[in-house]
Amino acid sequence: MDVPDQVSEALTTCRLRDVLDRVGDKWSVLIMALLGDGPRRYSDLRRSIDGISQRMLTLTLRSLERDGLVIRTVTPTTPPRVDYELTPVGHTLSKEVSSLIRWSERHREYIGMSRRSYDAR
Amino acid sequence: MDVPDQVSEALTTCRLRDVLDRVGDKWSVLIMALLGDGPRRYSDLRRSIDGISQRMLTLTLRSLERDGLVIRTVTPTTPPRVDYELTPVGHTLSKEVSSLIRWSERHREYIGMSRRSYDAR
DNA sequence: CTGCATCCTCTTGGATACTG
DNA sequence: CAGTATCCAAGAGGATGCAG
Repeated sequence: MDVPDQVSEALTTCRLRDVLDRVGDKWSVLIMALLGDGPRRYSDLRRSIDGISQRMLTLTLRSLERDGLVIRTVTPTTPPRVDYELTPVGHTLSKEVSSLIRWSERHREYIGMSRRSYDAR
Repeated sequence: MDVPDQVSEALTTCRLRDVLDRVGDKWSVLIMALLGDGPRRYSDLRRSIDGISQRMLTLTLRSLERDGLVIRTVTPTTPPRVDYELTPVGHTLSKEVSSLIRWSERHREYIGMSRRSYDAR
């Protein structure tokens, strides 16, 4: 059994739904991975994540902060500077996410082939 | 460094986007976890996953099949019987997903508290 | 620089009805 | 039983403009 009974039951009753939504979020995964290397500034994150809008970056960071995964530090200089870093719990999630990303890297080729062969039918 | 340079670069150029979308998908995660325990019938999955619509179950399974993560087996009896099971690669992803679900279990409490305390402000 | 507010579009996904 | 097809509502998310 890969999944314990307790978890299976949790799946069916959707108690995990809200947490999995966090993990499954498009941008959260990328942000968690990047912050795994250390603190980053807002503008730094924005440049590092290709295709993210300012709105989504802010919303995602707020949501990560709300979940206790990220800490937001404001330095009131002019112009202001804001740094984001993982909390200890955030780091443990970042580890999981990194593992998932490595899986993606390892199997990207396979998935691409599967898709092409499926679509060929 | 939790994330290798290669992956960081992949993140910024979004080459991983399509694979992460798969992983991040709401229903895919649950289905992968359930199938980790062994093959399941369509109706079985439907009953096991609370809140999923017939439409989404079918769409998600098709998409998993397309990615080479799930195998669909039709037994042409009356009524027809369709079984779904993980491919070898699907099993490796299921392991990752199970790990993520266990993380969720471990930190559900913490996240709940963080949210309540954040919202209290 | 770091954001918030608004508008507006497009996708996601639920409900329902119908088929082999 | 295991889908497919259609319709439709809700929400995600981009673009833009403004503010501290």
